[in-house]
Amino acid sequence: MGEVNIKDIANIAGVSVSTVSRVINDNYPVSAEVKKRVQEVMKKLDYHPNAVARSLRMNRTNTVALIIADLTNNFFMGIAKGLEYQLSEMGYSLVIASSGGDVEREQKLIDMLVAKKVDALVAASVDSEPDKLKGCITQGIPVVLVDRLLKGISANQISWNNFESAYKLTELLIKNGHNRIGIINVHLSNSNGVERLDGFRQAMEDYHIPIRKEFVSQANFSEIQAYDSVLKMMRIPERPTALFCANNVMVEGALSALQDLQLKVYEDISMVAMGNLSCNKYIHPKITCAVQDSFKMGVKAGDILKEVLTGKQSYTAQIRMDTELKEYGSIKKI
Amino acid sequence: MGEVNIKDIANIAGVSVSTVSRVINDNYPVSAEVKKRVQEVMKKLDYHPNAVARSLRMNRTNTVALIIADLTNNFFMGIAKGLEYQLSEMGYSLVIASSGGDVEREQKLIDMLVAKKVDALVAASVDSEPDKLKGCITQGIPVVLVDRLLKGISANQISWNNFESAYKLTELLIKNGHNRIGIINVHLSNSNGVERLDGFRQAMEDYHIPIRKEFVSQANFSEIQAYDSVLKMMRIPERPTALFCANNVMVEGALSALQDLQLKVYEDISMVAMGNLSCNKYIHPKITCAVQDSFKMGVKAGDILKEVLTGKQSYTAQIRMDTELKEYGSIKKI
DNA sequence: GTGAAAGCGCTAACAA
DNA sequence: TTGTTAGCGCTTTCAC
Repeated sequence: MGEVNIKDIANIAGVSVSTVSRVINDNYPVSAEVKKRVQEVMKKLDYHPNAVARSLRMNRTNTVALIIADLTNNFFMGIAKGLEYQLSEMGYSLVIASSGGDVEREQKLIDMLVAKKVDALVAASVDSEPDKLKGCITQGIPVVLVDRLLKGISANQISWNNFESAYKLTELLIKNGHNRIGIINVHLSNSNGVERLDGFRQAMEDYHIPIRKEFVSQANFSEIQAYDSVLKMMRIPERPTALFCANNVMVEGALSALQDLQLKVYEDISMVAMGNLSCNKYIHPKITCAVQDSFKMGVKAGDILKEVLTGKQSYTAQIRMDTELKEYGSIKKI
Repeated sequence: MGEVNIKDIANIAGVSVSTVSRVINDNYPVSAEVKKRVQEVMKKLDYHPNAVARSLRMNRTNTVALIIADLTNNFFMGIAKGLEYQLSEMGYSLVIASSGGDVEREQKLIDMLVAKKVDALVAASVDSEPDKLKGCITQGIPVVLVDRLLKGISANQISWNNFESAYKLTELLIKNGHNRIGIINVHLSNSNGVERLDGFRQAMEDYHIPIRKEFVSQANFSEIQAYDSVLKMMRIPERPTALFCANNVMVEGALSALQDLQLKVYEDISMVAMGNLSCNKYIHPKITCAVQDSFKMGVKAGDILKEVLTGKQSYTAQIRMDTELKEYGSIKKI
């Protein structure tokens, strides 16, 4: 049975439990002879310390939780992979909890994770209010926010250079002669939505191009809503000659819509996007985009956790990650 | 602080800890009046039971672990999503551990998870030996194997109808006049590889078509190896007129290779595949394939866990999941 | 270097 | 219905 515990080892090795504990943790002097004897007994009985008991005693679980909206979204899983890469190095394990984009469910998950005493929380929160996560910090659980920002919370935050990226992409379209540009944006309850729209707006303003209201959509995060937005927008007389998609999901929806409308990227409509587009592996022309390396973001979150969990952190990090502009043939000069 | 515990609640409410425990768990009679008082105190102090302490005491963590090779592979994340869907309903949470395809790392992860006392293990193991997981079962931790089978272990296993699927796909090619068919297979240490090759072989045999050794490749699971295999295979004089790719990753590699060779699917080479191909969203023609619904597999694993974790299971499930044959225009009649 | 013992927060006999 | 109490398996002071 796996029911062998520290007491059994102590009895059989003829020492006290504290000595066994010292051998396990190697944190206090133990004579070489005793150490060897204990280790042999542990091996023979295939003993493995009970991490739950240890956690209770030490008030530390060596576990970090990641909260995301969707397990099957590769953008999030990039973050997860980068984070796990770091955590496993630190001897921590990662719990991934997904909310399906539901705020209430996210809050329930956070409660559960707090009850389970995770040592830290990394969250790409779908909540627009910071209250729940603020509660975590109050309870002494460090929080790292990734991808999306939250106002009014003193947590480590890692986000993207949204304004600059959106500005550059829009500018690229403008410089190629476009002035009827549509934006397929994510919801404005999300900081990315706000900042990307701002970048878009600023570029338009700087080049003295008026923005038509019908050309600004706030699809939610769903592909289907992006699809509908594009369908609607492309049926407007004097429709856009170019589209700016605010993230990878928006691109998926847009591509479906364009296909149904029998419109070809480049020939019939120019396109730029933010995000790491998996479609670019297959389509021609590829979509010009500002690539977000979500793996790197996960790694960065891990860096912060390293400091936080070892108690070395004396500040609250506010990090903006750069995107990489990749120019392909999706913009027609007009 | 979040340091409030059951004793504090008991003191303030003027009852014993056991009464508080009874209120929390609602498993023993408590007078309505006392119950209300206790609940009010809990709410006021924002008390949340410590799940670690409870786990230690109850020898149950309400946590299930999923072991996979890669977080960014949507096939695995489909399983994860289906499983999480079920577990959250049961009040369990899911820990996802990824090995990166490294057997040694997988074993380390299992040790860690066992130490953390997860209540059950779901694994798409990359190990070809069942020993480690057998050890888990011996220690009383139920194991559900998904996707891949393991011989010599008495665990619940859920896999695919590999033989039949591979047979049908191959037959489809044959019936369209192909007899020079190449197979881009996964490694034979994996049960899927063996069974899919068997199905392929049987079909060829039944139609009296000899199999050329150079047309049978064992790329590992990596896209790059699939790429190399296809490159090599297509340079053989009298090269294959059709390819059978054993999974989605093999398809990715194959498509890259064909593109570099300037060969077009259908026109220059016919193609079939097993797996849920994300590329089919973008390419024309889509690849005819036997779709594996990994979400459903995760749900099924959850079904089994429901029985196992409530102690209702009296057998060891051996399940083969059907694939869905989707015919598209990737096969040329010759 | 080593051992005895307290206690992490909770549940579940057992007693009342 | 309610309270008392003995642990779950471990770490860590404090003695020796």
